[in-house]
Amino acid sequence: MTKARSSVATAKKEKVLASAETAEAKPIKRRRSADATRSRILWAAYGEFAAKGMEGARIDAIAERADANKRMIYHYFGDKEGLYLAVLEAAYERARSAERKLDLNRLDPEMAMGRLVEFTFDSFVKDRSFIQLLNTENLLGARYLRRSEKIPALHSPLFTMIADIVERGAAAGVFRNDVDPAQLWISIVSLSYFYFSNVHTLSFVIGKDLQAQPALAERKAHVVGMVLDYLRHKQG
Amino acid sequence: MTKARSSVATAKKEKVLASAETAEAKPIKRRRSADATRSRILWAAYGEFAAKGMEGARIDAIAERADANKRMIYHYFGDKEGLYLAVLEAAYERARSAERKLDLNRLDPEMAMGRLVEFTFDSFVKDRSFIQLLNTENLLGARYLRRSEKIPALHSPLFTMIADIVERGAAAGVFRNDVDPAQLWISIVSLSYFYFSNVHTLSFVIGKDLQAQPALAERKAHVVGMVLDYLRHKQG
DNA sequence: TGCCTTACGCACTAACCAGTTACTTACCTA
DNA sequence: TAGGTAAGTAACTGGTTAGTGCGTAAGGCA
Repeated sequence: MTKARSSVATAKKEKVLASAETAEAKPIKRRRSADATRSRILWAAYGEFAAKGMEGARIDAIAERADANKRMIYHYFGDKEGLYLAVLEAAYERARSAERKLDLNRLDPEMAMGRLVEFTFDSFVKDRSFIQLLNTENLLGARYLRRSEKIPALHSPLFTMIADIVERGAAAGVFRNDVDPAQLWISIVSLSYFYFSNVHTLSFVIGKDLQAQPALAERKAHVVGMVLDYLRHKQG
Repeated sequence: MTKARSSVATAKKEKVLASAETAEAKPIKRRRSADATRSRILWAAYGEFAAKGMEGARIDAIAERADANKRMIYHYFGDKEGLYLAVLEAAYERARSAERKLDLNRLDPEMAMGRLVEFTFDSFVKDRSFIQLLNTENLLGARYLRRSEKIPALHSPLFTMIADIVERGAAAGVFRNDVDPAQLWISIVSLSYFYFSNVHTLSFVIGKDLQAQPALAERKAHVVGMVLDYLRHKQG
């Protein structure tokens, strides 16, 4: 039945001659490229897992998105779980790598904290998939995160930066001196993360498109203001 | 192969005789109770959908949890989507109903806001499933929420309460007067919601069990403090 | 030029699962 | 008490999907 294509493929390769013909099917020939194929699969899977969740994601859909054969997924990643874990690791690595590029040492504490909060907000604007993937992983009780050997139980780079900025600010007398950096880190991420992770239900309940540009700018200003006001508060 | 059981069933029913024997299965008799069965299915589905997500949830698992026959699910809710929608509506209704019971009018603005923030935090402690269900629904782009006729696009009761408290506080001179109630509502929910929706990954990254009692108390105090400090801030 | 490893592809299967068919049994009312 | 209706059950089905068996061809190396 579906032998037409394979018989074409079997009929030797006159690539030099046939290169202009393109036959009926698209892929007469493909260069072999392990890294490229692996990478295409990985990012296709990132999109699929983020959009549909672990159970909702379809291996066939990933293969199609990646323009790769399904068999290759099993070749490179073993099974669905292996692929999911690789995606999770790659996503974490990418997010942390972006955080590491932040250089706030030369800014005064208030400016530095403002930049850090804005960076956090903007990173979610740029890549909404990471949030969806984290939600999926939390639904699974961080099962795969725990299983990972590539994602050590280390703090986010932001964590250290926050502790540093808060300390500098307290020393300079512009920030309060009773701040727990861990709580503050969670709060800074919260204020942006929740807005994006729940955009759809929030937009519906509030009756306004929270993904539109004016709403985004409004939210970002509010978040930065709230964090800075909290820090500037003087004790006693 | 699996014909053994069906041949037993085919072999007529000597129910009258066998009534005392209890055969091999447990439920020889059950009282008929439409509402009770419907309700058992609904809350079993609530747990299953929250724990596994829309795609991950299994109809057979829900039937088993509810101690009901699978056919009953289709009898009462039509199909999986109908069941999911009913669960979503019930969950929203329950959450809002709890919010409505809050009576903060007699408290001064600071006390009232403190209570409201604590209430929000505690409601997530009491029922973690609601958060998981909201995450699932957001992954689906609020598709079912929009489809619902029972959940109108009304604000949460908390929204009105927040606006009221902020206004009272500003009038009394204890709160700043430039607060956007919508942004504040999102922020108050954020600060608690994110902590719980991401407990597993956060606990792993921070290296501490955030579900344990001391961590919960610490977080609650931080959130209340942050909101109140923000509100107490006086304008230039 | 021949050989061997590895990237790649097709077509299949076994399991799973939402939904259904065909039936029995409890309860209410005329 | 007859009989109709709705609650309840068991066994099946058709479509879907993760995972595989087996074969082909590309490219490096001798």
